[in-house]
Amino acid sequence: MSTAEETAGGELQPWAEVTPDAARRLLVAAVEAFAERGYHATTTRDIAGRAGMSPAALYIHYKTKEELLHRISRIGHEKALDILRTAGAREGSPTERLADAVSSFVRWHAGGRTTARVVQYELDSLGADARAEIIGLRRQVDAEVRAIIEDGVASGDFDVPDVPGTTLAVLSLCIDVARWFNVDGPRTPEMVGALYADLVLRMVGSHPHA
Amino acid sequence: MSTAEETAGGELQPWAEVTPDAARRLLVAAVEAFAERGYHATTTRDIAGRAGMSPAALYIHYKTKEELLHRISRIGHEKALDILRTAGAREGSPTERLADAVSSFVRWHAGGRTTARVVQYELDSLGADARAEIIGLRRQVDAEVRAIIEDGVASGDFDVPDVPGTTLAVLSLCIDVARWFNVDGPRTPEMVGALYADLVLRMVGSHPHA
DNA sequence: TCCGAAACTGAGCGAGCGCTTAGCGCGCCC
DNA sequence: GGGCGCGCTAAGCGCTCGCTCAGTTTCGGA
Repeated sequence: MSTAEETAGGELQPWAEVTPDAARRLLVAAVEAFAERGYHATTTRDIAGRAGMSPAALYIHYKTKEELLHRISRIGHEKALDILRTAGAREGSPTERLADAVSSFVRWHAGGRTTARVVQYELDSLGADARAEIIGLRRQVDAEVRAIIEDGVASGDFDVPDVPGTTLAVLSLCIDVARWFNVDGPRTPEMVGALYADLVLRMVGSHPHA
Repeated sequence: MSTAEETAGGELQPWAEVTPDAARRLLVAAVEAFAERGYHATTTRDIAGRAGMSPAALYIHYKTKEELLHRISRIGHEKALDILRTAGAREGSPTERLADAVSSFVRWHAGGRTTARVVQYELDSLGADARAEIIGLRRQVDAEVRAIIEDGVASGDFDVPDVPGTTLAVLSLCIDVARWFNVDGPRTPEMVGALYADLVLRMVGSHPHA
């Protein structure tokens, strides 16, 4: 866990690694703007304005607007991958590990909906090279979840006819939380995480023999 | 079912209701462009060019670029709602009706991925009035799925602790197909529909007493 | 045969875009 | 305390955007 600061919106700030301060403020402003309006509908003037700077200041810290998106996307994917790796590597049965992975992955998508939206839905706005790099990270995300499901099938805890398809569905379900989750809605990230962990265990036919 | 024509991309054409011919060609071109690049990154020159017309021709048939998106979104949502209503109203057990609803809804999202992408992911690009109208249609979509699940719970066929949450998750799972489905990938829309129907029946704990 | 409405084009307007450049102010080190 | 460089701003360049409009083509009906 990083040192948890909060924005006015109440979201966690995993951007402590971005320095100097002005570069981080610009990046946080860009995350908010991209999440609200989308990458293409966001102007560099808007980003700079949110960060309390002039439009030209952006180009001291970032070569282009796309570089901002690339940085956000890479850091976000690394964080998501880190969450899944932590859950996948812990002690416990496949059932416990899968429930942990899903609930923490969902909590990240719901609680950090602003970031998650940009990370999950603006992939196509990246150029070819940057997109290829991010797709590599996504493959690692997929592999992490598939490994847990395969463990469960091997141990007999899970009943899954189509492992790749079910892996895809589980990830898809979690990722789409970023699209519909509403901070002002009736559900907390923790509630959604618990609900989704239960639903996913049903999907894999979990019946732990303990 | 509409009279099924196909584009070069192999997708069904549910746009027969759009007349005259030039207006339909522009709308189909807009669907393709919006799906590829997103609404904000698509130019009116690109849409007109794909339809084989000059940029000015667009404004004879549509007042603004946004009106194009609005028309696409409304027609698409009505089609999606129609699919779910048909499945929900048919004869059969809740299990059969839910499986039918999910598999046909998923087939629509996978087979008509181009349209579904625009319909599901460009809602925020609409103005306030148009968005409110579309949100109304989405509520009807949600109600349709929830009704089937509630039937299953009432009859004892399903075991669902959180009906609204599970409804949300089922719809979310289906909708996200439009994001990841790849026409050149290993799965046909029919395969995904069958896989997802099975996964959803597991999610609701289906155990039909027949 | 001619007319008028409808469909469409070529040219271009005002606005806003991403990004650049010249120069200013201020903290830091000698 | 003086100079230097980093971080920043004001101004604006070249371009493309959504959209408009005057004019051309097309074609059914009188």
